[in-house]
Amino acid sequence: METGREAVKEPKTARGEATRRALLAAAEKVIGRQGFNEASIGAITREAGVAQGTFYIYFSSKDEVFSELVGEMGRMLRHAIAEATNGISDRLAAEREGLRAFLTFVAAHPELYRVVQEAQFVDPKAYRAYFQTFAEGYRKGLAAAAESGAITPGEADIRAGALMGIGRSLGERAVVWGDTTPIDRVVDEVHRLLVEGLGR
Amino acid sequence: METGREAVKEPKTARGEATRRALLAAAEKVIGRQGFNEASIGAITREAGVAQGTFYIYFSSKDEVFSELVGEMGRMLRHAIAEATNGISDRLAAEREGLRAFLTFVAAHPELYRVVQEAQFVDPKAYRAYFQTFAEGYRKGLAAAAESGAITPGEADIRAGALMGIGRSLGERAVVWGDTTPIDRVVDEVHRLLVEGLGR
Amino acid sequence: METGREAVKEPKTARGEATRRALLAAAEKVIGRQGFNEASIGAITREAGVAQGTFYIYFSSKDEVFSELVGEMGRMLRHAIAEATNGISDRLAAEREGLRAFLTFVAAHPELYRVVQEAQFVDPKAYRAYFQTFAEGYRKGLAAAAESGAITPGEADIRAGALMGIGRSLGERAVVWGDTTPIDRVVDEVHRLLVEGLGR
Amino acid sequence: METGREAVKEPKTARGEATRRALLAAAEKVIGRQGFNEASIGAITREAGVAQGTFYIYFSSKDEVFSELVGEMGRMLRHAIAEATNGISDRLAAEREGLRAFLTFVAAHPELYRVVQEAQFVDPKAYRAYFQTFAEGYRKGLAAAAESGAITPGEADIRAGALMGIGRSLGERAVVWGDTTPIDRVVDEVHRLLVEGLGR
DNA sequence: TATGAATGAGAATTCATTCAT
DNA sequence: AATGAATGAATTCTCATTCAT
Repeated sequence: METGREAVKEPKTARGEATRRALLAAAEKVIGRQGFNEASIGAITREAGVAQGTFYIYFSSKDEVFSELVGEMGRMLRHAIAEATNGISDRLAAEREGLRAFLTFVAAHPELYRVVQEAQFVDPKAYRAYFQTFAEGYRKGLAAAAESGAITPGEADIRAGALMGIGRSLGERAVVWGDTTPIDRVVDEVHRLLVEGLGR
Repeated sequence: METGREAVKEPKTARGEATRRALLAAAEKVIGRQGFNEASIGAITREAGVAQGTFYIYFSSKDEVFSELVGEMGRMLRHAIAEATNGISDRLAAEREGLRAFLTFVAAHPELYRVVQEAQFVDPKAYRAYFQTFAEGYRKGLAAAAESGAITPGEADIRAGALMGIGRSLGERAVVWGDTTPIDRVVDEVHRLLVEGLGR
Repeated sequence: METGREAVKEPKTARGEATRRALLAAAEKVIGRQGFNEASIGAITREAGVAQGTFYIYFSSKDEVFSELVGEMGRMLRHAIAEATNGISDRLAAEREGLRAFLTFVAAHPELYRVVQEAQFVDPKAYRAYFQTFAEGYRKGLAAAAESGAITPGEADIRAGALMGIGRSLGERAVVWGDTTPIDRVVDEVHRLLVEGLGR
Repeated sequence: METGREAVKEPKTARGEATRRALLAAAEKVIGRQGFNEASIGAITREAGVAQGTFYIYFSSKDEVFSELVGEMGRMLRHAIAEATNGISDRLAAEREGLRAFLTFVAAHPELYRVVQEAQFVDPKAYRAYFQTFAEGYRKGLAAAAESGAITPGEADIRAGALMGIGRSLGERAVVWGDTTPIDRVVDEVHRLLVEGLGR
């Protein structure tokens, strides 16, 4: 996809700024609803209430809005999780609160979530960036925790992959399959699994 | 996508049978490599060595091959896992061997794996079928195990979601990110996590 | 369209003869129902219960069956009308009976009728042949009648055109628009018009 | 054909207006010449001097231009006839002038005429609308005339069908068969037929 | 005679992108 | 900054026709 670097076109006036934001919001909604390939620029500009040509004043291609959306989702999500886990020294408790924040966030932004999932296929580069930023954060936290004896020793990167998978899968249950189990119950169950495992 | 029901066109001769198989194999390869949207019918028939029109003798649309591919993947995968876990009465050991079989399978069929992942966006109906068949199997196994005291009690469907997420995420690491950690090491680490958790 | 002359392929066995007839009947039905362009060879052979390739054993092209159908319709229709008017010496009575025969025929063979109408666009040559054969017959009859004083004098070819138009239009009312006025009433009304006109 | 209702796309500038008109004119010419099925969108846009895609800015499908053409023809024709018969109180004279106007119009717009004829097969709905509007007008006029004693009593709808058939058939003679009999002669002959009939 | 698989040229339609106003 | 008309490449799908068996 080439997350090209032809400088995102920055608006210079307040009006331009507003138009750009409207376009981004419209893209999130439309792409989240119909998927990247089915979402046409026409549908996005219609949703935003501007003419087709206007789109290209602010984004140099369809791919570009998409990348931007993925990036934004990453930033917002990291922010939400950081906020939620900030100052929690108990690693497993932090893990629990991180999961809660994650599920809460995706429930609030289902479109954005869908967009990111699709990025895997549409813009692997953006997806990789998104994903690895998270994975690395996890890995470090787990490695440090193991080091300090807060959790049992083990391979941090595999564990990180496993934990992220749990989050993603449970997010999907809610957003894609429409599962309505209360977040807290889900979080508690997973927490128990992480703390004690399933064994007798 | 509408998994339409205009009856899959069954070949009536050995030659036709062979062509159909060639087409299916070509579709798997091409779609797995380029993704559904980038994969054109032309590319598929070229790969299969037949004319474009031939495609429509055996499949009524691009969507249809896709569905069929997803269904096939599901069947093969279920078969592989069943084979691997057959006769293992220890639930956690079965879990471990199931994961091993899963990862081994996706490593051997990366294209098929990619296809299924994309199904989420291209053919939600087929994906749902694929996914829920698995989820239900997991859920039952876990519920029975909890019932019998083989594992600790807990909500089986949440646990099922979590376990599937672990598998998927680790499969992705291997297939998509090119991670080369030996499967056995991955499996062992996850097994430990499942048995004892991370807590001290 | 080229009403080509590459020798209609004549069947040599009774079985072949039967197949050919089945194909012709199927073509009449299918083309009459869907129109020439929408009617595919596949639909015709399916209706006839034979394989696609079989079609080309008896007809060298899609156009050819069509021409043949038009020719057949012409022959049958002429026959029906001749039969009905045979031996009627009163020209206007003959006209009346001819119209009755025509309307009766098209009511009985709506598909064939539709086929002929479409021939205008699909196979102008065949249509011209069909049409002019009729027009010429009409013209002659009317000219002779005027000559002999059976009807008022006037331009026979224009009158022929007018009379054919009346027939066609009323046929259309019945076949295309589904009008159910009894044929006899229609015929009587037209007869009165032809005999006395509308004037006071 | 489904005279779909996705709102004809109205141009918003003079340039767009001009393009739309050019497209419509080109469609009339090309479809009139080659018939609906042989006329490709490519041929129409080539004739209009625009790119293929431009067509779909103004019409949502090939069918749609066709419908529009048929509707236009109807309006123009009704206008011409109304103009010609306006203020003529003698019904049979009005009939005569209406026929003259009709034949004059079709001689001047042979393509449009051909288009309407084909509508029967391509867009039955549009054709029905076109046809019934005319038939109804005729019927009413004839019924009123019979009522008032201006013409002999008789079934107005059958007569309407007959008169329309006469017009159509004679129009066809001119446009399709290239007959060159002067319109006035044709009109006079038909008028005589209508007034006095053919009987002695 | 019959079959049905295979062909490949076309056709309609979509849509990201450009550009003159 | 905004508009909306125009472009044209690309893509899916259809179907008459051919041919090996």
